[in-house]
Parts: sequence; structure tokens; C-alpha cells
Amino acid sequence: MILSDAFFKSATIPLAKNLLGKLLAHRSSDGITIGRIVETEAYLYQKDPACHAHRGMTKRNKTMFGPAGYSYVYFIYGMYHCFNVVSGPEGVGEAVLIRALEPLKGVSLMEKRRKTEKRIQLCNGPGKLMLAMGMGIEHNGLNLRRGPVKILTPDSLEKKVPRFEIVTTTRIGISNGRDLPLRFYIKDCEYISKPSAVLC
DNA sequence: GCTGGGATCGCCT
DNA sequence: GGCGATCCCAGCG
Repeated sequence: MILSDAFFKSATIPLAKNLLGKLLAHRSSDGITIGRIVETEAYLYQKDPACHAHRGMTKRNKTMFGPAGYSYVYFIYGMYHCFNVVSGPEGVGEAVLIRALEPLKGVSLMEKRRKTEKRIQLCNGPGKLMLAMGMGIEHNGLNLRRGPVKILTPDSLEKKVPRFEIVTTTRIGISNGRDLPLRFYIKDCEYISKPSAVLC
């Protein structure tokens, strides 16, 4: 059900892979929405110029330097938010960006929030999933074991959890660090944001 | 104090 | 495939 402290304390790259297949759940006043995590990216402290924490702690990125298992949400391009799971030891700024979800529960609420009924397009991008889940900057710095935003094991919803293979590629939408193999997604999953990227 | 750019998206051609 | 929307922050002066 709820993931252990140790799960979040693993190194960032294994955590990015282990988050695939897990559930992201949000309980809001409008209702509960849950999606399966199908695409992630790792952002590392060292040798990763694309990481927000690369140049040290600032007001914006300070939750990245907190303990693992908390959320790091930031505002981007003047209109969207992105959701990360803080990883690594306290004092080290690393995180896993959640890039896409497969909608599982509260789909009609997601459709209402996204103003579309195309299921594949509800959560297939970091900005889209924030809108569909009804999350924003107010969900920065939350403990993901306690809610209202939680990460759960898939057996919370399904008895039979499908096995899957993981595909590794370069990350989307960055210039510095573009060649690093730090994006991971579930093979053959139709809910990922973009299939194209350099396979690794 | 200003300025440039950004882990995006949807609509346009 | 290209572009505009739209705003916070980091970096520089």
C-alpha cells in the first residue's frame, strides 16, 4: 500500500525506475484521482547541468535538498507546473520528475479538469498530469507517505499487476545534459508523453 | 533593477 | 514542425 521510507532512500536512478508502475494519488475536495506512473526522469546533483540544484540551493529549489520522499513542485513557462519526487540523502539536491501517468481512478474528474475526453491525452506530459490531478505549487514540499498526495503500490487498486520492461532514453526538453540516459518509461505503454528520444 | 530563458502545451500551417 | 502564451527566478550590473 504505502511505500516504505527505504523505498524513497534508494539512489536516484534506481528510484526513477522503481517509481514506474507505482500509483500517484491525490485526494482533493473535488474527489480522488489516481494514475499509474509510466514515465520518469532522473535529475542528479553531480555532473548534471540540467538539474535545478546543479548550482546550489535557492529559494525555488530548496525542497530538493530536503529528505527523500517529499514532493518538489515548480512553475514553468509561465503557465505550467511539474511534479518531482525528492530523492537522495538530505542536503543533496536530486529528484525524479514524473512525466506521464496512465489514468486509473477519477477519470471523469480528470476529463473535466483537462477539458477533453481523450483518455490518452489526459496525463501524457508533466504539465498535463498536474492539471488532470488538480495539483499545483501548493503541493510543493509534501510528505508523499501521508497525503493529500501519495505514492502507493499498484496492488492498492489491482490484484494482478502486469509485468513490464523499462526503456531508457535521453531526457525531453533540455539542452544541457541532453545526452545523459536518464529518462525511463514502460515499454509499449501508450500513455507516455513522447516515444521519440535517443534510445540508450 | 532588468533581462533572458525555461524539465510545456495547444493551436496553427 | 513552429510559435505564442505568460511568469518566476537567477544572474548580472
